[in-house]
Amino acid sequence: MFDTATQASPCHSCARRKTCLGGALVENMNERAPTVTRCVIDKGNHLFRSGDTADTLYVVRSGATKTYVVSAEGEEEIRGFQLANDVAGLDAVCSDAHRGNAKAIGRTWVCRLPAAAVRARMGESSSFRERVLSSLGREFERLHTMLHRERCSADQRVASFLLAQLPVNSSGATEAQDALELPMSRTDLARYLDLATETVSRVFTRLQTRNIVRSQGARCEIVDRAALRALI
Amino acid sequence: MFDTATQASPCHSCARRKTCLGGALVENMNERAPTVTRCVIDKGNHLFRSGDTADTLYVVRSGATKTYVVSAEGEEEIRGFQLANDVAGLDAVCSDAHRGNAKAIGRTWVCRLPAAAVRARMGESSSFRERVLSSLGREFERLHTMLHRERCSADQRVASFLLAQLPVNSSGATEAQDALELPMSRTDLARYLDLATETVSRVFTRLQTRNIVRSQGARCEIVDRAALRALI
DNA sequence: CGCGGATTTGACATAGTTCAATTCGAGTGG
DNA sequence: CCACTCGAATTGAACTATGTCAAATCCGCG
Repeated sequence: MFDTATQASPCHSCARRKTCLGGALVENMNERAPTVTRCVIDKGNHLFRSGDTADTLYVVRSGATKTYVVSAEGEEEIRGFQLANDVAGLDAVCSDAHRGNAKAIGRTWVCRLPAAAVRARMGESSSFRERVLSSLGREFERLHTMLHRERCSADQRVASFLLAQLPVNSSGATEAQDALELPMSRTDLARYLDLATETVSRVFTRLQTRNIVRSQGARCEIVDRAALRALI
Repeated sequence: MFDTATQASPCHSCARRKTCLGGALVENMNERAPTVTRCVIDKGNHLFRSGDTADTLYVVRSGATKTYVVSAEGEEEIRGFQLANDVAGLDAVCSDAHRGNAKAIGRTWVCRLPAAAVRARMGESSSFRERVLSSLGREFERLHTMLHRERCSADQRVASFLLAQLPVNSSGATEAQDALELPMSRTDLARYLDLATETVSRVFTRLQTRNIVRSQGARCEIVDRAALRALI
């Protein structure tokens, strides 16, 4: 009783359709819904490369991706990580070609949304238009946060990053201990924060010594959230 | 024969209506065109402040503005300069409240566009929608450029900034000498590039010594564009 | 002409990089 | 189950670009 020929998109029967951009895209469009497809990207494979026609948006279902550009010196400058429910290549809504590369950090399931359908739907549904604009707004906010972060000390950059990984909690006062699974390598984290890997490493040991975090490989436990906030 | 009661907006009779966002907004909307107003902002006065309801976009006609946030230490972190034809507060399209402050650097003429009208028009006219999306795309591009710039040396940051100020010339090969009028103070430039004022000053003298630029106060002449590009 | 802020120059301090060496840890094969 | 391997992560030591502080100079404006 699901996904017949009359329902091209897996979004209609997806558990996340209420919160996902794909769900918003196909809402009230049963018959003429655009074709959303799911696929798996193996570790290290690209979703898109710089210069590719920006015809597709990728919503991460599970796993993680990174977007990056390659600098003149051949170094990867990481511009963002996309975890579950994040969108890779959101700039496809705003331009014809992708301005960077997107690569799977581990084995990653994504949903592919046609950018043209997203743009067209913005003209039809004001609620969908607001939805996309607010996603763009959050992306602006993220870039501004990055800009601010790169004007801080190494400790502050890592602290700010860790806090940004924490699930949002507006009341904030809880200070509960919290475990994080960081999907990216220290090297990638360093390339994201614009620090040397060695520096990131030193910051983590420093934070561990001061009993602010307990870090072991990908697993990172925030012991003292308040102290982390106080660093910034 | 201009600006009667039936033409609320000065855009209809504006010489720049073909290229300005305001012109695009009122196009084919003679009777029910949204109310665009012009006004002058004196040096140092704010267009909007962080937290203000994002109900207005400002197109700069003449003069210049800066957008900035105030850091925890009370320092101005400058996020962008808006010169003629640039938009200050473009994020008003994407969110309810402004995420930063905007202030006139000198006496500045601006046109105020109602953000609600811009959002609404995006639903009515696909060409206007594409126009706004491409403006948002250029803003993304600018932020990515800033992000890259802040990962460079002081010399490279200044070089990259100066090249970005140069009028775009896709053929690029001309290497013609070019004069720039920088509307912002060295201090503001330093706050934009995330450098100490002293460092910016030293970079300018260094570039002058190497006969790459001739700088005198606000006036800055690019003598050797190729050398500037080679720095990056 | 003289004032006050902006800019430039100089001397020194330091956070973070770089290079080099060591340790860790996830796979792999015996 | 343990030894082995290779890349990733950590630690250490020395270097450097840029910041900071202080002083001198410039410049626009009354």
